Amino acid sequence: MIETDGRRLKGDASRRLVLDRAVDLASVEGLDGLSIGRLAEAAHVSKSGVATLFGSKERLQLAAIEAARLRFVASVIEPARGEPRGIRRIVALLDGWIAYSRGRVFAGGCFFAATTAEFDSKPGPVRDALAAAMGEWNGYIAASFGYAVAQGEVGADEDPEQFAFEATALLDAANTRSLLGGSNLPYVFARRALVARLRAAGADDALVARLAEVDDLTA
Amino acid sequence: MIETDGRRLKGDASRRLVLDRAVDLASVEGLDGLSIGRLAEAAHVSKSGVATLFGSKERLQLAAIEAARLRFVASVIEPARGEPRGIRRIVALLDGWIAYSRGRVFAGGCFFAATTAEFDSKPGPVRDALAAAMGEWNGYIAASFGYAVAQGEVGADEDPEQFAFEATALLDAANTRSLLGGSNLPYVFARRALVARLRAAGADDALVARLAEVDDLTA
DNA sequence: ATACTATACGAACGATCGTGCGTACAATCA
DNA sequence: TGATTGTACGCACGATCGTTCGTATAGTAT
Repeated sequence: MIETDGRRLKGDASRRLVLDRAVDLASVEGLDGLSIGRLAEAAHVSKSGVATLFGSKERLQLAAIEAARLRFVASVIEPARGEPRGIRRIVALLDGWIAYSRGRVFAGGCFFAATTAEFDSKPGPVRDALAAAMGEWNGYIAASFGYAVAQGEVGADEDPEQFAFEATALLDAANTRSLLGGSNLPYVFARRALVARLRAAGADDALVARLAEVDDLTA
Repeated sequence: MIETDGRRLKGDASRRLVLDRAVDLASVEGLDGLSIGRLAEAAHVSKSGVATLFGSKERLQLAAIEAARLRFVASVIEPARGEPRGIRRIVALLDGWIAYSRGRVFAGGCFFAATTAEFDSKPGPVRDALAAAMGEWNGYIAASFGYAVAQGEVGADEDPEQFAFEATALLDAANTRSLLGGSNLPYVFARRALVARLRAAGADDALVARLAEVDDLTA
């Protein structure tokens, strides 16, 4: 099911280009604050061109969420796939997420932290799409932790959903506090808490070593 | 320094009335999404009346932050003052915060969770005011935990700033996840994590009993 | 060759935004 | 009493919002 129509190929290329700017803009201004006019200016296309490519603002917002999801997967999920299932992959995911937030893969920090807080009280397709994306991420953490339980790398009484909640809570908090205060110290707090949490679960010290390496605060 | 000028008293009363609507609106729509026109309509005053009372939108936003701060203090901080410093007050604060978020003291969930995520990448007076308010809350948790350390209620090697980061991270996550998914389960996750964290710090089981009472999921 | 479709634009639409001006009224002050 | 101040309103301004229409162009399909 690959596209061969030259018109659609051109349109897809334009959409990708526009969305690349849109996700960065939305991570700062929000999905509502993202206006078609300013997006068009930033992407060097006409305002009506953006309207043609996406049809409506809501469709643009949904497309931006999908584009952000792809960027997130490429930045955090894919690299962690190199690690074997279980604790090792968990550590890679958590470490990768901190790098993703610290490195401002999106201009305004984590795209999903910014937009879920914006839409969590606004029912509709946009909120549903964000909830689905967050559920995917949370579920991936829980499933990975589930492997660690099954492989005996952590205590058998550990609840993967409980762990996923705690881990993502710490990561999200590090993201927001760092942005708000212009400091990298929150990432250190998050690392310490995650290391302690994994060790309390019974994880091997050597396996959480990557997380234990504290960030460089001067960078 | 109390006000006796009848004109200013009337103005203050009007401001309080408008701000009461403003903080609820902003907790849903955000401080930027909060428009003067719709706020005026919701508060049953004229648009230019709101403009007269606050001067500019930014001044309105700053006033809304202060009004939200007062509502938060009355809802979470003041009730906890009844408990003695240390673990007991910590438990009261955490329990009170969960009730504050669950009870939707602000229409759109925690006002500060919504607005800090909105402004964490937008430098200016509004972000500064939000950062100050969040710093106050975080600092109050840290200070309370510091008393617990000094009183020997938890391990002497515990870092109050580290604990405050973790506790607020769990609370904020419960707030956002509950709003996003329309479920109370996140509050249960947060309670479990907070109980485990306090016990790991060496807190007495009986003192964290209030937090250990799991929320009613059907409510 | 003809009809159709998808991109891309300029132009304009009605709606809403934040803000300023003029005015009216009541409270305070000289 | 007269001047000033703070609240409150109607009104209108310029700007920007999302959207629509008409048109031009290029690729596809019959």
